[in-house]
Amino acid sequence: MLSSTAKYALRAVVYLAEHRQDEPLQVSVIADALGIPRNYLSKILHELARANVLLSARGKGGGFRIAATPEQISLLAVVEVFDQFNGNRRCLLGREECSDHSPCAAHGHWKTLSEEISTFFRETTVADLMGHVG
Amino acid sequence: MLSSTAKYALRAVVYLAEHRQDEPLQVSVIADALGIPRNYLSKILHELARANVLLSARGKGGGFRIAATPEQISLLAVVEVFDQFNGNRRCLLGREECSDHSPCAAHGHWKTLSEEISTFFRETTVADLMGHVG
DNA sequence: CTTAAATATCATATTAACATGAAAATAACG
DNA sequence: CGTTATTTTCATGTTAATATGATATTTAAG
Repeated sequence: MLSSTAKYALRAVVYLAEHRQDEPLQVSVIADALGIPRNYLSKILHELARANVLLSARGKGGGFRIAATPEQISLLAVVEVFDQFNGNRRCLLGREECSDHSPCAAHGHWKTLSEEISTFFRETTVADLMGHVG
Repeated sequence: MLSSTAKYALRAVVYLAEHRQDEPLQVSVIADALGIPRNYLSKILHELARANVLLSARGKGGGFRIAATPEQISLLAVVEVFDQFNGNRRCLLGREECSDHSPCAAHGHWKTLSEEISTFFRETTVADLMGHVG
């Protein structure tokens, strides 16, 4: 369902959300706590900062913080930085012909389901994952 | 959602289902019709035959046929040959702790959704995709 | 100004998915 | 038996995701 990069990102964001927000957390701390390769996580967190999901501070005393409250950060906001969640859900097989105006028997059911998946990621927030991901 | 290998497999099985079953169809024919790399499709069809989704016949006049009626072949039967549809849907993040007995706030909703996805692949058949995949 | 602690960046390695090409095995049929 | 059409198998190539390692840049603080 999610790439391992997106899972790393989600787990790191939840981990950040579970800590006091008045001081930033360092990549090494998060990487050690979650068992994620340090430099790889570094790049991931940097991308999340560029996407305004996190705030980064360089230099001594620096690190990462979440850029909003856990309730305000949807899973989609985190995941879409890494995984394409675009319209390729139109058809299960990714084909143009199997569109809404010429649906196969499975099309309607699949469309409903894929919309539910989208809704889940759009409406579930980081706060909903807190407490059980560390 | 599906690997491109699994999509190739599904499209090929649907294509086979749409043709007369009394004579086998050759890899080249299917590959040309669907724009799938020939030798790659060859390997895919071979694996489907080993999984008893297709029947294969070597030599002159050989090729592939579906091993049951389109109504009897679930999408799961085709897809599970290539993509792992196992219990990693338990938790969105693939973690053990986030299990049923100690759920996070998102767990119940995610579980429902992932069960719906499983049901879709288990109960939708090749017959439901016919007519719009060629 | 210097040092230490941190992120940012770049180059490279590893792995798995996807793909290609060629040779071997099989089967039908004259 | 020999030819031809086919799957099967094996060896290799390509690409993207994942990961590692080294260096540059930034900042706080003494």
